[in-house]
Amino acid sequence: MRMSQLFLPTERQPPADAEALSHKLMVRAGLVRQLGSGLWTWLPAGWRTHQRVVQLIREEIDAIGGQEMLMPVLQPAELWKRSGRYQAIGDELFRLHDRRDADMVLAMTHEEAVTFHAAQSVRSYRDLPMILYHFQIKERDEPRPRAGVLRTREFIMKDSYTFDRDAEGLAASYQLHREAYARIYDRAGLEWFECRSDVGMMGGTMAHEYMAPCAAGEDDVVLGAGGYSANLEIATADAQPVAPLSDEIAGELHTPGQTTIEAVAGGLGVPAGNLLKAFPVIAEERGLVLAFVRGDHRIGDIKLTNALGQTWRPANESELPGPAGFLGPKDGVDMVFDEAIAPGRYVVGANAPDHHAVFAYEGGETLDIRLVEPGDSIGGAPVRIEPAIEIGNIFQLGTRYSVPLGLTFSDEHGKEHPVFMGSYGIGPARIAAAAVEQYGDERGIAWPKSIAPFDVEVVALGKPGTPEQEAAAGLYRQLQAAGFSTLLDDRASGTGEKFADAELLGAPLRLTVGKRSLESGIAEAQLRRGQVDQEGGVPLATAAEAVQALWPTIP
RNA sequence: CGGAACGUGGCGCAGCCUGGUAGCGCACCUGCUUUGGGAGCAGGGGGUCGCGGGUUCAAAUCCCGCCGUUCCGACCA
Repeated sequence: MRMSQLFLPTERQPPADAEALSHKLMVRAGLVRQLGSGLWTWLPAGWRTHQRVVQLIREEIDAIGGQEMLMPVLQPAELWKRSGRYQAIGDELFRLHDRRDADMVLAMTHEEAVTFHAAQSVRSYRDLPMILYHFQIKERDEPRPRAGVLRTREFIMKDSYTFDRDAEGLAASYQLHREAYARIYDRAGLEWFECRSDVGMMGGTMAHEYMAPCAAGEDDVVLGAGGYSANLEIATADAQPVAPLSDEIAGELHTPGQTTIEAVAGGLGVPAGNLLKAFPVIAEERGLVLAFVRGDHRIGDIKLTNALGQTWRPANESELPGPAGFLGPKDGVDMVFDEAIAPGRYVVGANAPDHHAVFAYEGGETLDIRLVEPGDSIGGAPVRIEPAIEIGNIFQLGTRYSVPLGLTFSDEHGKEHPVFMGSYGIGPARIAAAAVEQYGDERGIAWPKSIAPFDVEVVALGKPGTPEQEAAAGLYRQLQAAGFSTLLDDRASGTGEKFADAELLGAPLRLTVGKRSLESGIAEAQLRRGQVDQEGGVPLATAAEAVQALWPTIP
C-alpha cells in the first residue's frame, strides 16, 4: 500500500477527552474514529489489524475442530424469554419492536440462537461432540462506554459454543478451548494470564477469564506465588496478621459520633484490624444477615453472594438490628464471619448510639467474603494486585440453555438427555487495544508483528519522482512480492513527519531509503519495538532475502 | 445510578465573567524556496459558535429547557 493513496488520517494531538494510551494512540494513528458514545468505526489501517487478529483466532479455533457459521444480531425476543434472560437482564439488552410490533432484541451474545439451531438438528449422541462458532457483532447498552475501543456498545466477538453429552465431555471441550486460547494470545504477542472468574450473567458452573495487564485495565487481578492468578472479585489470599487488642481497652466504650472505622480506631489509638466491621444485608432466603470482616478489610460483593449461595441487597435503615454506625454482634441475629478474623478480642459496635464494646470472638459461621488487600500473601509470598483488561472468557454452561430451549439427544439406549454446553468469547478489538497498551510508548504504537497493520514501512525520503523515491518503490515491490505486507511512505512530506508517522503507526520494521542509500546501496533498518537500529541495514538489491532473515528475530 | 466537566472550521484551544467586526496554533489549497526528525516566505479557502426558546436595538457571550460527549465512582462478557 502506498501511503499517498491510503486513508490514514493521523493527528498530532490526541482527542482532548482521551485518557487511556490505546485510545489516544489508536485515534492519533488513524486506526479508529468515534461515531457516538461507545460506537467506533475502524478505518482501513485499523481494520487490517482487526482482520489479522480475527484470522489468527479463526486458525486456532478451526484447529480444534470449530465450524465457522454466522447468526443474526437482530433476534426474536421469544428466544430470550424462553431462556429467561429477557427478564433477567436489565437495560443492557437493547429491546425493540418490528413493524408488526413483535418484541425483538439485539443480541449481546448468541447462546440462545446457537442452542435453538442445535435443538432443531441434534438428535443423537452420534451428533456430539460439536463446536460451532462465529465472528459477529454484539450489542450491549453499556452504562458507561470508555477508553476508546476498550469498552464499547457495539463490538465484534468470536464466540464459540461446544456441545457434549455429559460433564466429562464438556470438560474436554473446555480444555481444548483453554489450549487454543493460550495459543491465540501467545501468537498475538500479548502478555496475558488466565484467571478463575465468576460466572456472572452467563450462568453455569465454571469460568475462566483471560486478562492482559495494562494501565487502562478495568479489573484488578491478584497474582501470587505458584502461578496463582484470579480476579480480585473472587481471589483468596492469607491476610496480614494483626496484633491482639490491648487489654487496656475493655468494656463499654463511649465513641460519640464515631461512625466510621477510621474514627473509632483513631479515637482509641488502635489499628483498624482490631475492629470488626458489620455489614447488614438482606439475603434472598435467609433474610437479615450481619456479615463481619476485620476493620482493615472490605467485603467482596461477589464473594459474599457466592459464599451465601444466594443473592442479597444491603439492608435499609429500618431493617438494621441497631443504630447505623454502631452495629455489632447481637444475640438472635443471623451472623457470618470472615475467615480472616482470628479468634480474639475486637472492638465492635455496641448496638447503642455513640457506643462501642469489646467482643471476644471464638468462632461462628465462617465464610471467605473479604477482598484481597495489598500486603496479603499466598504460600508465604506477598501478592501483587495489577490492573488488567479482559481479553476473553470461557464458561462451562452445563445445561443452563439446553434445558429451557429443549436441546436434548438420545443415548445408546434411546434415552433423552440434555446437552452439556460451553461458551467461549474473545474480542479482537480488545486484543488490538491491549497490544497498543502494553507496547505503546510516547512516540506511538509498537505492534507485535503478528497483528501489525503492516509488516514493514518503507520510508521514502525526498519528493515523489526523485531517485531515492524510485529506489524506495523498488524496495517496496520486492517486499510485497516476497509476501510482506508493506506500506510505502511516498508522500511529499518532510523527513520528520514521515518518521513521526511511521513511529505512530508502529509497523515492526522500518526501512529508510534516502540519498545515502543511493550511494551505499543500503536501506537503513530499525525495529519499532525499542527503536533498535539494525547493524548494516538492508541491501537494496537483496532486500527480500535480508528481511526474511531478519523477520524471525522480531517480536 | 451518584459526582464533576465540556460542546466555537478536520484536531487542539482562546473569546463568554463585563452583550456590539468570530480569533489563534496545527491541518488544508496556490506559488516559490526547502528536504535525514513534525520546514520557511507570500497569498487563500473553510465555522448554522450543539439544538430550541426567552431577554435585548443587538446574544458565541445573559436566562430557561433539551440534546450530545467525556472523566471519577457504581455497574459491567
